[in-house]
Amino acid sequence: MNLHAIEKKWQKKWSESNVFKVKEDSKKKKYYVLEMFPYPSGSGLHMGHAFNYTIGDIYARFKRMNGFNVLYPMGYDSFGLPAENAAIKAGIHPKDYTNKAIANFIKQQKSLGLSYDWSRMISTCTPEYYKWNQYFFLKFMEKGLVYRKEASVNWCPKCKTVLANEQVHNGKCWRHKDTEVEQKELEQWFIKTTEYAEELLEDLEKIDWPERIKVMQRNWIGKSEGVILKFDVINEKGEKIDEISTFTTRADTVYGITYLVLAVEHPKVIEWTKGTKYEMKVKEFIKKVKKKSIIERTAEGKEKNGVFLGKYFINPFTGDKCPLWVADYVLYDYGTGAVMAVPTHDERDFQFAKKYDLPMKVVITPKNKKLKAHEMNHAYVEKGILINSGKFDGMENEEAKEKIIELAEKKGWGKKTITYKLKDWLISRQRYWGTPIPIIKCPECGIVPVPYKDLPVMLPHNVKFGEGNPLTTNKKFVKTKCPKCGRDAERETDTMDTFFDSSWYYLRYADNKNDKEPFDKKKVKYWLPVDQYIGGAEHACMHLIYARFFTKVLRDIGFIDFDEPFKKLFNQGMLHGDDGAVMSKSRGNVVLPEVISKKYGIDTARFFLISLASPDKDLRWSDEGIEGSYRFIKKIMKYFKNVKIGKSSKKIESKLNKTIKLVTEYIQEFKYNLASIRLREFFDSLKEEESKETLETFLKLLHPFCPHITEELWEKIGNKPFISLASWPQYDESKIDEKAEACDEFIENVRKDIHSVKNIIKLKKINEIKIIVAPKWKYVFFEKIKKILEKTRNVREILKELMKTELKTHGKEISKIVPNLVKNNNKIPKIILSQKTEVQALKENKEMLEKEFNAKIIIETTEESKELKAKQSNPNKPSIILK
RNA sequence: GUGGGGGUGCCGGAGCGGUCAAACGGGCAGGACUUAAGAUCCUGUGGCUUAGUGCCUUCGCGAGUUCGAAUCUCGUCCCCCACACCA
Repeated sequence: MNLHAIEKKWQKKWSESNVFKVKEDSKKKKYYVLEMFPYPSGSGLHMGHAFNYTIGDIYARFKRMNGFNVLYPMGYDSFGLPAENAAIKAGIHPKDYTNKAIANFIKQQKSLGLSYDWSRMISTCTPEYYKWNQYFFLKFMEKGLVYRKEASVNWCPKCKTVLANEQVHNGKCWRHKDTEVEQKELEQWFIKTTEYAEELLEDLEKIDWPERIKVMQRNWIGKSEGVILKFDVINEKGEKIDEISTFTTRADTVYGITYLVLAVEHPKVIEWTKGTKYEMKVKEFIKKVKKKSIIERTAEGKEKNGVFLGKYFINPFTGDKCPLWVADYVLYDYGTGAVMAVPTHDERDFQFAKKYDLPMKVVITPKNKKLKAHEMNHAYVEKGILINSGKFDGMENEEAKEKIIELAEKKGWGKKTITYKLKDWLISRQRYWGTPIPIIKCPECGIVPVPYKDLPVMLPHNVKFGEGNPLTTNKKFVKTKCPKCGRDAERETDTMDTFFDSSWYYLRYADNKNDKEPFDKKKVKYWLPVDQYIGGAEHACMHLIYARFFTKVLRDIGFIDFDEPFKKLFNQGMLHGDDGAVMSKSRGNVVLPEVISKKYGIDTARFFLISLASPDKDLRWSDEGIEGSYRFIKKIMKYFKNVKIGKSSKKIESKLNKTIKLVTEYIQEFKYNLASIRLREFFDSLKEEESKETLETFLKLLHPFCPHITEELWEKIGNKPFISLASWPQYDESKIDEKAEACDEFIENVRKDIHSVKNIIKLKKINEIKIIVAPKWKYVFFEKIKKILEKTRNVREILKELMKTELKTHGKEISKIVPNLVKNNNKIPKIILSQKTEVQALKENKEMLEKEFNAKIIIETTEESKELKAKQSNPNKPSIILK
């Protein structure tokens, strides 16, 4: 039977027998393995996807065999722009496009042999799912976490919709790397993710995630502790006309403030200049700045521009009067949108001050040097001692910072504050293929939430694609009655960001068919949280933040009782094509699993993918490389065809137990590549006759990687299906016999030596092989060393110990060997066999060697070193003479 | 610029203080089998040597710690990835 047929056979059997279907079982420990669910793209999946899912499948199978009740589901993130765009292009309705794509995905995934519980499948574009998006939206609203606000928002001209901050990468749309995001003033729906900023940050400590993802999230949340300072704004005559606040983390530099800058978006900029001679210039400046793209405006190191506002403020610490400016380097949506400037101790302020010739005042200086403002080329940002700072002079700046904040708070000039870079989540989208936001706009009552009983708000099928938001083109959808007053009203036509869908899907798997509630709390309590999550790093600051946020909110409104959705996270590497670039349809370097499966079998492909490299690293597909795995699989098939079931040797038992130990550890730690090597090694040592147990264990160890052929062979050696449900082998430490393995290694060395001797003297045919095992005393010597080695591996100590022993009789030899030992200390073997053991091992393997070399073997032992032609210094090797 | 990860033989990639001239795979070379090819199996694959011992040079480059470094420390160069005027 060919490999392809075997795959089909077992995939069918698994499916028919519902092997991977699970339900809650309080007697069994659960384990939840989850891969980030895919967006079902029309182009189907390639080997890169196969690699992802294989990583999870191996883990799920491993845990299942280890007795866990394993939840391993699959679903589809099926709302989203690509479907809508593809639909527009090809003239198909997004729904049809998506459903077709999903059907194709399922077919492909099944043929990879993935052990999903398909009965739990979900698709986010179905009303059965998105109903609960709407439900949660309303719950969030009740909790006060949803609001509508006009704001400057990110707009992608290609997507024709607004985007959340997380979806803007380097000023460009996350879907269109070539499209600059524009800023538009629009009224939009937001979710208060910022309310959970602190917890999102703190709880990173609780979870077992790759450090780099945690770092990325920490940076994204961007906590900084500082103080908000309030300044009196005065006009040219010195009369107080207003106040302005700034945020700073460097309260220690307040005596060095020489001016203050506002962001161009700051409303005070217009307010203060209105009707003054500065108005024109300021307006012109704002216009010019707003024209620029985000990148142009915010890239670090860009030249800074600004305009004087004609107003001043008083620095309460010094009483100084300083000018107010507007500048393009100040971010409106961070802190207060205004910055106190200390040119001598902030590089940006320094550059700005130099350019516009603003005053500078040094307030911190290194201990051994006096800084002078006019001599500086850069701002001084290191630690130092305060000067020119009134009563704080001479204080270390870190200490001064605390004291100054105290003073500011006491005097009412400022307040200790924490700010975050994290912004609220903008969730409304002006596109069709998403969850309708369940809101009705009534001219009388205003914004009215759709009552729970009216959910779901169905996404209408008939809309016109093209200009603007397609939902507005369906009058039947838009026109409705106000649930409060019953008058004519209109529906919200914005849909939700699809990241809303993916923020809770992992909960729905626990109870995917529930139509009364989003999920049964008891079921979720049993299965959740996810024990092992698997996915790429690209979601570090998007999905992985939203999902964590969602979890915390659901906990607070009483749906769940845990804090973090994903206890452990594994980031797999990216699969690259033969050309070295990331495998993708657009690159044209994709390898299709079905093609490989036909030629080599999918087990071969799976084994190849995981043996290439550690799965957390990027790897490169190679058409040649897979041949090696193919050979291995074929060898296994052939071996099982011919193997005699009988008894296994002690040596094999030892190896087997060691292999169990190692492979188990390797899989546990996602070191699949090392597991594959160990399996190969072990397989190579199998003999023509082995015990059933040995063979079974080997198949079990191989099963997570190659599920199909192992099922087949499992059956072939007389077992009932399914190996998928068999229990993982346990190793017996006492059966691991290092000595037996050392013997094996010894024989292997002898074999290699015979080969090299044969090569060197270029003997084609050998009649006789004489193996002379070294003199006895050396073994005595090594026995001693061995004893010492048990105590220490430190060479110096070994030597010390050796001096104490009574090896005087062999003083000469020792004097030769010991320096050698010291020089090549790496040559100290871990296990030293005795002469007797070696001879015994040789005798046992005599027949095998004779057969291989087709020669007679003579084994000799000797007490005399002379006979060995003197030079030999490594007594751990026998001498070999060929005839 | 900041943070994270890397640089290993012809190639992919293990190893992360001693059994390291470096796992495992690929490639290449030689041999066995075969009429031949393929498949399969065996051997070799840094250099010099050579009755197997041994010696030299190698894990980006330079220095150091150690009896001993691919592995630890410092410096340096290069590559990748993320963040990017966050006050």
